[in-house]
Amino acid sequence: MTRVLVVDDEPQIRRAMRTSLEAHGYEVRTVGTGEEAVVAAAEDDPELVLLDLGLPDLDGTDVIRRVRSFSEVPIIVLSVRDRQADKVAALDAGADDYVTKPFGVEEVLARLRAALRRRQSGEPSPPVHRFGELEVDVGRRLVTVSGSPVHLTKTEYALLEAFVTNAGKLLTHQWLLRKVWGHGYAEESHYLRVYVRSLRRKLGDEASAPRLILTEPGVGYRWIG
Amino acid sequence: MTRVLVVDDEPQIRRAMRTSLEAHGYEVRTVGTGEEAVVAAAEDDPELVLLDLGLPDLDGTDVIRRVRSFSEVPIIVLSVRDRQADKVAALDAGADDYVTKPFGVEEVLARLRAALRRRQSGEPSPPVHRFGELEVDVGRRLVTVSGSPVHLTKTEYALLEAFVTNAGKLLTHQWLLRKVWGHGYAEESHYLRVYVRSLRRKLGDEASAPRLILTEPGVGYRWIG
DNA sequence: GGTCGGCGTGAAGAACCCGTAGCGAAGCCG
DNA sequence: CGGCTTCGCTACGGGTTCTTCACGCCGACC
Repeated sequence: MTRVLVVDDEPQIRRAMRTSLEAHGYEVRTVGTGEEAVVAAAEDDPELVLLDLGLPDLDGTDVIRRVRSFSEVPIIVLSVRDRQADKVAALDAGADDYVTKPFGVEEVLARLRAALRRRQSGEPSPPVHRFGELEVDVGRRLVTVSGSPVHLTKTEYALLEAFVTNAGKLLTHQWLLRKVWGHGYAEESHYLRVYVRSLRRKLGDEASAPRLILTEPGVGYRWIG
Repeated sequence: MTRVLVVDDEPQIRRAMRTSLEAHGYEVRTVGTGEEAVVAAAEDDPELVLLDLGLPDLDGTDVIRRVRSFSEVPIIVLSVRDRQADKVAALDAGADDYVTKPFGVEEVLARLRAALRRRQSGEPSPPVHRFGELEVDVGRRLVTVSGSPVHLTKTEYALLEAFVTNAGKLLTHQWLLRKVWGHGYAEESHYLRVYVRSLRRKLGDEASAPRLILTEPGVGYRWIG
């Protein structure tokens, strides 16, 4: 469950926020002062902060800065102030968004979803293919065998990537040639022989007893992880 | 240099945007239709998109969805529509922020900074990178070898920073050239040769037995800490 | 058993790319 | 204005990769 910290000095608004957010499946903690907000952000480690700027004890930008000193949690600022200078100050202090009152609940929920979506999409796990001692990191374009990097040329790597991203499938000569060399090379299947050979050598595979690249005579090749 | 894609159907606004953004050091590309926007986002790979919703050809949320199908680039929506339903639709389609016209330039710039900051803080890389005797302090723009500072020119430093903040990854010629020289230099890979040479000399690396910058022939370079 | 096509293998020339030195131009300082 | 630094750009030698060829092997088919 997603934890949201709501900071507002008016109990009435805190209650309204809590009701709306909980109705949409969020777990809510509310506090009424800036000091409490900093403490709650630290010990609760919420996944999002909704911060009202009209706090009695601390200036809003100070709250943002102090939270930012230890956390990257998304902060959405709610405020009655519509002056441009206020928005710039809050955003540059580290806020992620600035919504001016009066606002609709739906808008705040949408901005909240946008902020949370950004956060989690920040780290899409890079596809690393693993086959025994062989690792192919497509994101870094890095290939290792038993932990030590293997140097592949441009063409060798393109061919390997075509294989590992289509593991198990039968890849015809035509298809591979087009994928690696481009259109107009569909007939040059001897290129494949040369580069499959090169890959097998560098990756420690042998044609007579293949563990990685299987020859399908007359048709193509198949990657058997 | 940070590349921003501005999408607006009114030439006057496009010009104004370009002027403001370029004055703040951004590299700007402008387009006038939704179709162009999707194409430009794909081939230009900008670091941020400013999208006006009143486009003649496509619905704004469609533009957002189509860009989102291949890219996570931050999208800030500008619109005359202040209705809550419009904001919710745009944000849920994948927009990162929604600003209602009329808006101030300073506010847009602040929201732009906030979006870019979020972007890069996704990977909390330590401010000081260490590789044996080499230290690169990205925050202070300071480089030392064995404790003594090394003087790097602007271009040399930009290149080094691109390397150390992407250690391990294979960086293509195109990517490096765009990052350091800006876009429009994607073909000038001889610049890279010259500046990689310069870096290697100042950092005590040699091309024949590289400990820092590895050449990947025909593709690019790789920082191997 | 012989022939033939497809595949694996090694090697060599061609094409391409990189490292390196250096020159003129532009910008920056006093 | 004059020296210095930095940048853009070119040229050339050397190294790597790509392409191409030749040969041996194996299975299929006649």
